[in-house]
Amino acid sequence: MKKSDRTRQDILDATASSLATVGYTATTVKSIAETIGMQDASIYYHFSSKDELVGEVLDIGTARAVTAVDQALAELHDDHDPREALRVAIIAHAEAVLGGGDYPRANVRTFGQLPPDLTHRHRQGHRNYGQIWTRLIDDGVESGALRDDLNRSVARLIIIGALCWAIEWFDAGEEVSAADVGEHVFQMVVNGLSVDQLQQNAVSV
Amino acid sequence: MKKSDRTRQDILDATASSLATVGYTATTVKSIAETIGMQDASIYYHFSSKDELVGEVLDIGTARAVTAVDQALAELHDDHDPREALRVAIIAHAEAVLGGGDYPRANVRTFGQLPPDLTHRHRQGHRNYGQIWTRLIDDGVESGALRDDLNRSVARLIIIGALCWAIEWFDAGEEVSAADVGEHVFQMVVNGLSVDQLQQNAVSV
DNA sequence: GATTAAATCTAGTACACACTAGAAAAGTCA
DNA sequence: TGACTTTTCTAGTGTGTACTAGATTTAATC
Repeated sequence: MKKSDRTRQDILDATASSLATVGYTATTVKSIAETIGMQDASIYYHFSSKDELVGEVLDIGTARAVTAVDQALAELHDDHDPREALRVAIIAHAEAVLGGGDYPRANVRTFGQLPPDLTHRHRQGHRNYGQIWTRLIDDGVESGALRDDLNRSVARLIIIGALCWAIEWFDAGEEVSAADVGEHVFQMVVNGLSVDQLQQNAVSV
Repeated sequence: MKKSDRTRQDILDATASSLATVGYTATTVKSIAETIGMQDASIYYHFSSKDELVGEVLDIGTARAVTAVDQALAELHDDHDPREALRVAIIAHAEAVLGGGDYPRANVRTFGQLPPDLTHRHRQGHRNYGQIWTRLIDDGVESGALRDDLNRSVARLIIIGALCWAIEWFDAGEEVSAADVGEHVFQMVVNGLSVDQLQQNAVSV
């Protein structure tokens, strides 16, 4: 029993790493098997198909991202500014997806490359994740901290998009850290959403 | 001669459409041929390989995006505010990539899915495109219109990223137009970069 | 140490893919 | 019409992929 669990974990780890670096198509069952020193057929003792394996990796990835953001939000004071909540969430997301492990990276990296079945399978997970951000923005708008003349859904997707796309250019070796990227997104996007800004630059969209 | 040119154009169009909707891997030579009512082998009379064909589509896509942004900037007054230039460029990009034809869409959609050869081939094109934005941001910072405490390169990539990722969720059928998305990105991101904002929310990164 | 179960391997199948060679058809122009 | 060129088709090849069946080895249990 123990042996099986360990091998299973090795397979998941190797798959996550491969998905995060080369994407879905270039992640072959054979390459996964080679990474952990097995024959490709042996993978099928642990997983019934490539997509079941990939699906499990993506499930773990979303779970970890949600946990990271939830945990960061839980550490806030009860009377926090809604903007501070957004800042904490943005930085937590950036660190999970850019600086974190292979699992959340695999999620973002393979977004848009997956076969329809897998895309559909994870739609609910993405929706749940989106709701965290919907709530953060709603809180901000309703408390008066964020401007209300913009489409909230569009605003949410722009924030998440700026963060997700960062995986395409972010280089962990450079002097800019994952948290730095998050801080930049916050500085740019959230200060643009604030009511103070709105009063100065009144524009209707 | 004329027949060949027309067929060649049909192949390019079908490829652009396929790349923009289903991505690189799902775009097969056979599916392209079927779209225009040909046998897959006939494609090779016009193009020597799938990747040469895809490469040409992507070349056209970048050229069109560059042209769209350049043209929009050219229509500005000589004494325009640097923020207005950024706004015009952002909206032009959004319209080209979201509302425009299949060619620019194909570019963004397949980003990160391409085989290394094709990625390398287009690196220069992307760099040239990035320089347009670098100049816009530099102009804004040096004229004092945009804050200078943020990493300009990171800021540029965040703006482009927010726009590019929109292709993953933007739905042309909904009530939000491509220009609306651009306007939202501008409102959120650029107002966050402005000096007025900085004076109120002084933060060092 | 023998027996059973778990885990992996060897050796394949079937299929989709990019791509090729040469025949056939379609178009061009005297 | 007939000779020629351009374009497309038929019929394949080779390769890489996910996946399967059954033998073989490794590990656990009595």
